[in-house]
Amino acid sequence: MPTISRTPNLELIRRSPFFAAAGEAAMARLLRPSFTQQLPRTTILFDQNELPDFVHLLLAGSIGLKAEAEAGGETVVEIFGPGELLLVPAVLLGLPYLASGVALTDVRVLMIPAETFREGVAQDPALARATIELLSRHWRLMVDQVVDLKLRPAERRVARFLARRVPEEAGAGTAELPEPRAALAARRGGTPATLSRALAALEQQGLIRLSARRADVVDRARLA
Amino acid sequence: MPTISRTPNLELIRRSPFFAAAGEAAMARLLRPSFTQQLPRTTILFDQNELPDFVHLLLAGSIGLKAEAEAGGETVVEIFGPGELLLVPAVLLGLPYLASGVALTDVRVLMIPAETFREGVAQDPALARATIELLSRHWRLMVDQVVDLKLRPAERRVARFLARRVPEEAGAGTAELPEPRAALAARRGGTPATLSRALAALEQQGLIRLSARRADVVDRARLA
DNA sequence: CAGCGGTCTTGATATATATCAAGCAACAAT
DNA sequence: ATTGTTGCTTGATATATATCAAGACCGCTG
Repeated sequence: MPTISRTPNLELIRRSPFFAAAGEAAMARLLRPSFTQQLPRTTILFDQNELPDFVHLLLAGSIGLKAEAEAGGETVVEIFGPGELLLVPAVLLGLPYLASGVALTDVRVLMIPAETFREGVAQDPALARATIELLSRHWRLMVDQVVDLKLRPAERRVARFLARRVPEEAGAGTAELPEPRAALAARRGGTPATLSRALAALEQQGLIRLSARRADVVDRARLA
Repeated sequence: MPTISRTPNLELIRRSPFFAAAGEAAMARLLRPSFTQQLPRTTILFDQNELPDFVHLLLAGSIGLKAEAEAGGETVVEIFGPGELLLVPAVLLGLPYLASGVALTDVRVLMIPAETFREGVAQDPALARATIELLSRHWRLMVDQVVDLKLRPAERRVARFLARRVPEEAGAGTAELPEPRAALAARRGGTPATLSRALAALEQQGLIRLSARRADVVDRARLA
């Protein structure tokens, strides 16, 4: 069922933030033992509490980090889009994953063996530098989320999310929303019901126009 | 008023997670242009939205990352204790701080010039490796916090916090609480009122014994 | 195209925690 | 030791959002 290919999508990989920073030689080093997979939505790429075998470079689609707590609840800690590498901290610290990686859409991923990645980072300064940049960026995204959760009401959180999802730097644009509403809501610290209400409120205010899997944004700056 | 000393506390520094990982030579490299400061509680070490001049190694006391949102609220994103290095992501990415660093108690910090740190990390593999470990660890702490905020009720959050604050691995122990209650509460995503209530509830259940600046924990495992 | 199953939306109600206010406790200054 | 200030605690009330339930919508399959 999953499609396995040894012909990686070179341009996509080259343009990912990680490999753009690491450079061609470092990229070639990691690609040699790696392979690409096409996986359907809901696939679990890695399990919370398990030890990592691979680092995954997301080439297309969305992956959610789903975490469970001991009392049985489940949430989405982060949603990664194309070009993102995950989950570097668990691989490099040799610790279990803190969350499962779940495909929120059909996804294409490059699977880099964990040991290859660890050796590469330890031996190649370009890979070390790219890893430091990636980890720094990801930490700052988490900080931003914590501030969001603690200080902003649900509607403001949703508005900011849409602003960031619009590819255009300014003015009107379109935020594609291919992920399940439940995942989008959980990432924002809420429920699907609250997400629906927030989206409806923003539409009522004339800031967006909603359809099933997208939101047309009238002016990005007014949502930020 | 602040005490500046060029005689660093070598053993404290050596035993910090970062320098324990980086080793003696790397440590010597960073220490050469650095200096130590003793600062009173409420001192602002660095400002949200400013660019970094230093990396701070906390030698004693607590520092809170305080963030403000545009609508005027303020919260505490993280509290760092002795041995922690901050704020590496802003320094290495050359970006403004996402939060201010505020002394929650009197603190002693080692100030490492940002440029020295950047050069060190770029040129010394031991420093790069230590940085990667630190960033990975800090990211996982943020993930843990997001899960806490999203899945656990306030009392559970406080209980887990106390369990982690107890230095003893198991059994009875004491959690010192020198920081202002408002900061402790904000880090946990709540208000001082809710923190008080949670602490009182845990005491009522016989899990802790409270005094002004400490909580005696009966059995750490029952709080975790 | 029709039917089915899963997801999403919406109205009503419940709830965990914030807010408000006042008193108490701790700390600093004299 | 006393006084004043700041921080903390506690009771009452308010509120943002969760929960529950039912209908609408969307996507997939035959």
